[in-house]
Amino acid sequence: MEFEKILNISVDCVVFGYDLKTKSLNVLLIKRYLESKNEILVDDYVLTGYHVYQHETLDETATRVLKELTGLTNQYKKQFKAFGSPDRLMGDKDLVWIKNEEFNLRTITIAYYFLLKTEDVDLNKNKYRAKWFPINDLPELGFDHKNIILEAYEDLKVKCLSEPIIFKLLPDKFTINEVQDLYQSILGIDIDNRNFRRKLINKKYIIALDEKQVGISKKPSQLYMFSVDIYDKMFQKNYLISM
Amino acid sequence: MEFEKILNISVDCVVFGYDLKTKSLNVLLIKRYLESKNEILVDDYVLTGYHVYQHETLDETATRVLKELTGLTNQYKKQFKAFGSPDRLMGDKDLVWIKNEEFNLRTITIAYYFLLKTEDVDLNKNKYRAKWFPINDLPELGFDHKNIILEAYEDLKVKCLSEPIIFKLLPDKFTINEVQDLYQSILGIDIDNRNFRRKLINKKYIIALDEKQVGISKKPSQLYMFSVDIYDKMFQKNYLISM
DNA sequence: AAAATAAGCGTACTTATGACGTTTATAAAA
DNA sequence: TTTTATAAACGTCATAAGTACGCTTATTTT
Repeated sequence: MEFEKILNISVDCVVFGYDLKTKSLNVLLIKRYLESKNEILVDDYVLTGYHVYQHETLDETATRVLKELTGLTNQYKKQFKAFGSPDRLMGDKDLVWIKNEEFNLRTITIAYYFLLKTEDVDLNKNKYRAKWFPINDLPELGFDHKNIILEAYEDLKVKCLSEPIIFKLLPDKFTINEVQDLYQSILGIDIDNRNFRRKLINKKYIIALDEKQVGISKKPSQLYMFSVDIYDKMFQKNYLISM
Repeated sequence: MEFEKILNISVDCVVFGYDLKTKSLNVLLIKRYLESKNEILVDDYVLTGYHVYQHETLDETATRVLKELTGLTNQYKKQFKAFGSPDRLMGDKDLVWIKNEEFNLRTITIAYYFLLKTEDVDLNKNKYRAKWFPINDLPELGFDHKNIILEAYEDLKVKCLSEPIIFKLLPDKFTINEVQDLYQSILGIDIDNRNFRRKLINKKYIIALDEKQVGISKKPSQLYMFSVDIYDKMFQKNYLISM
């Protein structure tokens, strides 16, 4: 009983990472591939996910699934929505795929998203043939996973406006412009650098380090860090009603 | 097959209503009662909920459950979290109760909350012995429903700050002070009436009617309405980063 | 030494918020 | 009819935050 799968309940994980060089918010996807008699039956991508075990909480399932794919633990995660349409696994390719899997056709999935630093993930010798894809240039996706990703993205857009989760996607030491670029990537907007810079620098939990960027042409920029401690201490709910 | 229940997946609904007179945010609960040989085995309250049917989406289940309890359709609803701890139905009374029900011990539930006008609900001759309870004075609750309610409440607190969902809880015609009282009830804070009033009246989607309150001692107050149309038209995402 | 470029500082203007004093309309009491 | 109590409604001032720009500076490459 201990490691028995619940066949109609799964967790799927949208893993977000940010590529500093291309300034692109990316999603980590795994390959779904099936061939038979030299014919390619399925060849696309899906989210990483798995059945919930009988003895697990949903959070534990999500943590396990992330670890299985990336080796990482203790990453920021959020359960954002459950998906359970009766037809969510009913695409032609999905039906072919499910034949080979121990999968109930009527499975509901609890979707999580993770925010982590791309640099922490090593995709070499990854057994799932995992790959990063820009959120704005996703490949063909199986099941209802395109929809799940887009809903995760919407949630992220909203959440990054009111909570400092953006720093989960950046290296520990970052420049102001990197933060700005990330906001711009996520929100798809342009931000005035001078105003943004002033705003960020004035936050007490954004701490200037005694370091500058190295190995950069042009003027090297000041490095900063985000202090969770200061943030948590000074944080008081502001009940600003702005509907 | 069409109306077959999925025995390990349910939807639970936190129904919020606001009592203008007592200025209390309330939750609608149903009685859970079981006796045997003149002994009361279970006597507490639970959320309304039911299994998901094989042919239904989760949203449809929630809609069905609300209709079954209140007769109402087309109410504001939000799926806010799935609950799936292995021990969530394992209280002593829960175990007694489940014996009498067609219920899987390892059931995960997709929780929704509804916002509706208390006045729309008629509890007389309600077959579930449903009753409103102030969010701050809940009765003994079965399963993990206390926790579910509190998480719904937290979500509501956050959401009402950034979206005009508060009007779902008020009559179509309301006074400024009624809106303020509702915010105060939900958030548990005091708001300066003069500032709040100014802020609300300046919103273009808050429309002063040619009516005043009637049947009131003291100065009768101006009635207003919320215009969804204007709100939707003028609404442009404001990407105000305020972490 | 000059040019190119991204980093970074400054200033004026507008809008929003917070704190609080004052006036007004009504029903009930005198 | 007048007074009184009370909630509704309006007004003002100071401060904070946001928006829109212009300008300077440090560094590498040419």
